[in-house]
Amino acid sequence: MEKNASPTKPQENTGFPASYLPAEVEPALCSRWEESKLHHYDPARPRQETFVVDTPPPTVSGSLHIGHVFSYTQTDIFVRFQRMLGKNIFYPMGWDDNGLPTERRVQNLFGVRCEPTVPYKEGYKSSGPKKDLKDYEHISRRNFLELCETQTAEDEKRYEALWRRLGLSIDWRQTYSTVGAHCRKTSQFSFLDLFKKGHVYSAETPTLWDTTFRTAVAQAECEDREANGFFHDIKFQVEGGGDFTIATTRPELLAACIAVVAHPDDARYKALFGKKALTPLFKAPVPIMPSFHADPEKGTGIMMVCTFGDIADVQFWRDHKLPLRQVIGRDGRLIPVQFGAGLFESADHAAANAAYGQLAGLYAKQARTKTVELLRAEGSLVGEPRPTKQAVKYYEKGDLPLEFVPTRQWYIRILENKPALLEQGRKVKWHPDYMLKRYEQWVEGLNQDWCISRQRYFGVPFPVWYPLDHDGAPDYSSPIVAAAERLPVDPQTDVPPGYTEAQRGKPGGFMGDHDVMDTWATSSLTPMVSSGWAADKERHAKLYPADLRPQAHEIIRTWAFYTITKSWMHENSVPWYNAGISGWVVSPDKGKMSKSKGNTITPEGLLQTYSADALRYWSGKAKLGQDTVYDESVFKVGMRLATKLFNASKFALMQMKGPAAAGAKPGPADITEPLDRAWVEFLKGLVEQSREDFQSYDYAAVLLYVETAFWNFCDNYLELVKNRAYSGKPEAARSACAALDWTLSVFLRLFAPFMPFITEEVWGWSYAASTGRPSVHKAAWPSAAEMPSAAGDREVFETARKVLEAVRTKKAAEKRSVKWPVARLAVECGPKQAAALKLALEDVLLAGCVDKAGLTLKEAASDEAALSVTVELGAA
RNA sequence: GCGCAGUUAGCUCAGCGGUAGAGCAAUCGCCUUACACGCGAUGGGUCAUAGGUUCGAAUCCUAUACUGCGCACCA
Repeated sequence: MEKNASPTKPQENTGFPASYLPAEVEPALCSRWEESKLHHYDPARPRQETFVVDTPPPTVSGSLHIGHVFSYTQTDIFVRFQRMLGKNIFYPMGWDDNGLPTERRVQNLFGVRCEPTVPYKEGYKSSGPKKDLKDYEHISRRNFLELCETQTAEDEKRYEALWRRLGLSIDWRQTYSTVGAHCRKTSQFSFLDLFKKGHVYSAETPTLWDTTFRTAVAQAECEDREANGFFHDIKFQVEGGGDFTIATTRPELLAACIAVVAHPDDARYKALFGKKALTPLFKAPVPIMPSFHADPEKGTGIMMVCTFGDIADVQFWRDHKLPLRQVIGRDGRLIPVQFGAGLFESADHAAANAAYGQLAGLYAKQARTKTVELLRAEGSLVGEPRPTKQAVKYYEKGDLPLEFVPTRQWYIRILENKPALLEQGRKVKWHPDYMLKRYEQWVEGLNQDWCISRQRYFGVPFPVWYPLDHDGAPDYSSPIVAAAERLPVDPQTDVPPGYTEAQRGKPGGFMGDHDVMDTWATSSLTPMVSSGWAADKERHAKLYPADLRPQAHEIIRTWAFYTITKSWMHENSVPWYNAGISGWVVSPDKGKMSKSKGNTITPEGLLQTYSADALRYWSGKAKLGQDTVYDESVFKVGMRLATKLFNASKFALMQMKGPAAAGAKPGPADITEPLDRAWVEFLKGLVEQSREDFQSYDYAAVLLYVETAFWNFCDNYLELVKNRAYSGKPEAARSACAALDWTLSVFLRLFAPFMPFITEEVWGWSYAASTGRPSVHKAAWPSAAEMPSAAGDREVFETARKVLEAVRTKKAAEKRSVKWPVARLAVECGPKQAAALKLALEDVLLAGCVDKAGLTLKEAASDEAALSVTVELGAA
C-alpha cells in the first residue's frame, strides 16, 4: 500500500490553477517583466530618487556556478526591496571578459597561442583543441583577439540567460564588457587623467614576475603557498682572514649576492662590519654591512642579500645603491653572465665563470640542486641541507614561484597615498562592518605601488607611444600620450600625433607601448564605466557615486581597494556609499567549492529541479559576509514555501469570494473582530520591523521572521478564521475577509524580493487589479499606516492559538484526526487571558470542533497563573 | 607573530542581559472547506572550557582551547 497515496478528490472549480508549476510560470514571468520594462532605469528621475548598483562583472571564462547564484541573488533581493520603496533602480550588468582567464580559455579551447610576429589571416578558423602543447597553432595577435571576442560573446549569452531565469532584476540595456570599446576608452581616459595628475609613472625596477605567463603581476594577485624547503649553511671567507656561515633557502642566487648583513648589535659579527666577504664558488667580494632587518635569532644571524630573493632584498639594494646582479631571467632560467666584466666582480674570474657556466640556462630549481653539488665539492657547504617549511609567493593563477625581475612597468602611486586611501575606505559603510578591517589591514600592509602593466595581449593597451632615437632606442622619459578625443587607441595600429605609420619602429620614429593593462585597471572603474564618466558628464552626475557595491570578501584587496583608489584619484570621492560583502558557498565538508576539486555545482539543473524561487530562498537565508554550506535540503524547503504560498493564497482568496463578498469590498473599517485586530496588530509590527532590517542590509533576518509569521498565519490564523469567513454572519465574515485581504497582500509584498515569481503570480490573481499595481515588484513596501484600524490586543490571538494547540496535542496523543469532536474543554487562566479568550471564543471552539456545552472557563485571581487546558475527546 | 569571525539539538543556523529557539533529520499519528509536494504531535541541548561583572549571563568582560579566514614574517 502506498503510504502517500491520496484518495482522489474531485477538483472544485475554484477559478484558480489546481497546482503550481514553477518550470512553466517562471519563464513566462521573465518574458512579461522584459516586455513591461519593469527593470528599466529612468534617466529623467533625480539622483535622490535613484538607487545605483555597481554590479560585479563576472569573469567570462566558462560557466557560472552556484556561488555566483548565491551572491548575485542577495544583491537582487536588496534591489527589489529598494524598487518597492519607489526608487528608480540603476542595476547594470558587466562582463569581465578581458585578461588572462579568457586568454587561457581560448588557448585551450582552440589549441592556439598568440604570436605577435605572425601575420593576420583573413577568415581564420581553428582546428580545435590540441592534446600536445607542441601542436598548438601560433596565430597573429589580431586573430587571437578575434577568437577571444567570439568566445566571450557566446559565454555572455549563456550567462545572461541564467541571470534572467534566476529573476535578477537587471536593466539589460545597461551592460558593458571590459574589453569593449567603451571600457577601453574609459580605462585609457583614466590612464590619461592619472598621467596628467602625476599618479602614474613608468619605471624600470625589480617587480614581481611570473615566469610561466612571463608577465609582471601586482602584489594583490600574489598568494603564499607553503612549501618544503631546505636551509643550506654556506661558508663565506672574509677578506684578510676568517670565515662565517650564512643560512639560505635559495643557494642558486649565490651569484647574485651583493652584500652580507647582520644586526648592528650582533656581537658575533660586529667586528666584520666594513670588511668584505668572498662568496663561495664565485669569489665575489661583497660588503659586510649592519642592517636592522637581520634577525640575530634566525638562521645563523648573518645573511646574504641577493638581487633578488625577496622584497627586503629589493629594499636593501635600493637603499644602499648596490650593483644589480640579476641572474634569473624572464623565463625563470639563469641568464648567462660574465664574471670579471661589468657588475659581476670576482677575485678568481676563471673559477667563477667555470662554476657559473654549469648553472646558466638551468631553471631556478635545477640550478639550486647544481649549486649545492658545486658547494659540496668545494667544501663550502656546512653539514647537509636541513628541511624547513617555508611560505613561497606565487601568482594566484601561476604554478611556479614568483621572482623579482627588473623590467619596465607602469605603476600607480599608492604607497605615498596610504593615509588618504585609508580615510576613503572608512567613508564607505561596510556590511558587515568588520569587513572594513580587512581593507585597512590590506592597505597598511602594502609595500609596492600598483603595477598595472601586463606583458599580455587580450586587454586594454596603454594609449602611449615612445619616440625612438637615432639608434632606434626608445626614449621612455618622454612618452607620447594619446589625445583624449581619439580614445580608444591601439598604439600597435594607431599612429601618434606628428608621425606617420612609415616611421613605426624606425630610428627617429616611434614605437607603441606593447603592454596591456591589468584587468583590475579596468574593473576598478566599474562605477565610472556605468555612469559614463569618460563620455557623458550629465549621466555621470546622476549615477556616481553609486549606492551599493556588492562583492565577495576575497577581492577586497583588489576590486574594492582599486576602485576606492581610482575614485579618489579621479574624482576625489568614494565610489559608492555602501559595500555589501557576500560570503562564500562552501562544500558540506567545509572546503571551498572550486573547479579544481570538481565539486562545483552548475545552477541550470537546480533551477529546473527546484525553481528559481527555491534557489533564491536559499540565498536569502544567508547573512552578508557569512559563508554558507551547500545543502540541497534548503532548496526543498524553499520550494515547499513557494507551494504553500500558492495554496494558502488560493484558499484565502476563496474565502473572500464567499458570503462576505456581497456588497462593497471589505476594507480596514470592517475589521471589527478582536481576533482579526490582534492579528493585524501583529502584522503591523512585522511590517515596520522588516523595513528597518532591510534598510540595514539584514534581509536574512526579514526572511526568517516573515517565513515564521507566514506559517503561523497558515497554521493558526487561517485555521481560526476560516469557519467564520465562510459563515452566514455578515459582519463577522466581512471582518475576517478584510483582514485576510490585507494579510495576503502584505505577505506577497514581504516575500516579493526573495521569491519574485510565486509572489508575482499570486499578485496577478487579485491585487494587480485591486491595487492598480500590475506588478508586485512595483507595489509599495507595506507599512503599518495602510491599516488605520484601532489598535488590537495581540493577547487575543496568542491565547486562542495556545488553546487550539492544546486541543491538537490531545488529539494527536489519542491518535485522532483533527476534526474529531471535543466533548469537554476546561480552561484555567488569569483574568487577562480569560478576557482575551472570551473575545475569540467562537473561533476557537469552531476550529477545535469543541462542543460549546462542554466548555468551562475558570478565572484565577492573578495574571501570574499559568494557562492550563484540559481536553476530553468525545465519541465519534 | 598580529588581526577578524566563529564554537548553541544528529545536521544547518537564529537568538546577543530576563523561563534555551527554528528548519531539516528522527519518532508517533492524521484524509481536516487550500495544500499528502499536506497537516498535527513527540523526543532531543551543562549554549567549547575556566574565571569574572550582575539580583540574573548563551548573551557583557578576561583568559584558554579549537575551527575558518585575512595580514605579516619567511636567511
